Amino acid sequence: MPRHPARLGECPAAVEMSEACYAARVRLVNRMVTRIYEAALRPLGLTTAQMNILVLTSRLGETSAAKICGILWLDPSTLSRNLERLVARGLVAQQPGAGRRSLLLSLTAAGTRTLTAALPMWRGAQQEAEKALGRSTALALKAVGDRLLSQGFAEVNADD
Amino acid sequence: MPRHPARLGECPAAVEMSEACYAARVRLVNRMVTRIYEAALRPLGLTTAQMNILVLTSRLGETSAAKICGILWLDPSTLSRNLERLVARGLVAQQPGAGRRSLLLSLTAAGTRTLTAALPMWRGAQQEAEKALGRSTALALKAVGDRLLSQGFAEVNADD
DNA sequence: CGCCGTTTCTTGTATATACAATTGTTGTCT
DNA sequence: AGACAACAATTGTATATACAAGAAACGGCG
Repeated sequence: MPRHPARLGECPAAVEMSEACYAARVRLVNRMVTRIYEAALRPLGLTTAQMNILVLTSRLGETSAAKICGILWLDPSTLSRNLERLVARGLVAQQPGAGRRSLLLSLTAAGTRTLTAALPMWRGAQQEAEKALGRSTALALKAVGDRLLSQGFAEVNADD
Repeated sequence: MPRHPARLGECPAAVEMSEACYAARVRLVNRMVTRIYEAALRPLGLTTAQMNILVLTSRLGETSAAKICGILWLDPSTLSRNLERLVARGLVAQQPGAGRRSLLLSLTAAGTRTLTAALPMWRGAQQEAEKALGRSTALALKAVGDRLLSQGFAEVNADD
């Protein structure tokens, strides 16, 4: 698509879209990168999305679903279902918090063990992804992600 | 996550992962960007994935599912189901090709009309995404995507 | 005290995605 | 021609994702 001459009679909208669309590109990169991590983590029966949730749960200590959603830009309904699986496997504990309105989430010992076991696989995937992206673009990508993550963090911690 | 001090007793794997993981970041950016386009296209009943397929179908002229998969790094089963919807809506035509092994795909007149109608919405989303990403990171992202797209193109056209 | 808006989470529904396995087609080799 | 490898597409199953709508609980405020 990048810089391909238009065929005769081709839809002009398609030409413009194909040459510039950010969505197409992010989604493409996402599929490519996600596949690397999924393949690396498969032996553990862990998916990339699940790993990310475990990691954040560890980083935040006792936390709530809403905070994780705020930081990861995840819809609450999505997280709800992902947590369901992690709780069922005993990797995350869900305890009724102060008020029963929000449940407190925390990484269990088994969750910690799983993350620790995942580390070498993750490192391999990380290297492979960096190679596929090229180091400089990988860093650019990391920078965008970091900015959005910080933004989520700030919003979530606004009222503590 | 970026550069947050480790809590006491926190899982060290989580600290390392949270500070560097490309997958977490690409996926986050993907969710953020995709939402912008989905919201913009919703009035047309078109999703981002569907738009991308229509665009590529137009660019390629008569083509096959395998080629689209090769270029977009899409699993054939995924494309199969997405095409199902587009064919049902009459936006893409599926004709038996030379041999019946591969079906020929092409954009219908209705497909062209839909893409044309989508153009202004797409432009709005494009602008919004660029603003959210920042111009320089948006360009970096575009560069990664373009490289992967070209790679897919080369593979698909290797044997013509 | 009781009503109401807000927040938090869950359910219903639909799409996107991929892996594994299957079906059908083509081409080749003997 | 018949067997078989290679390829194309579909189907079965599972997860990820989001929007819309609902349920539950909290926090005021009159």
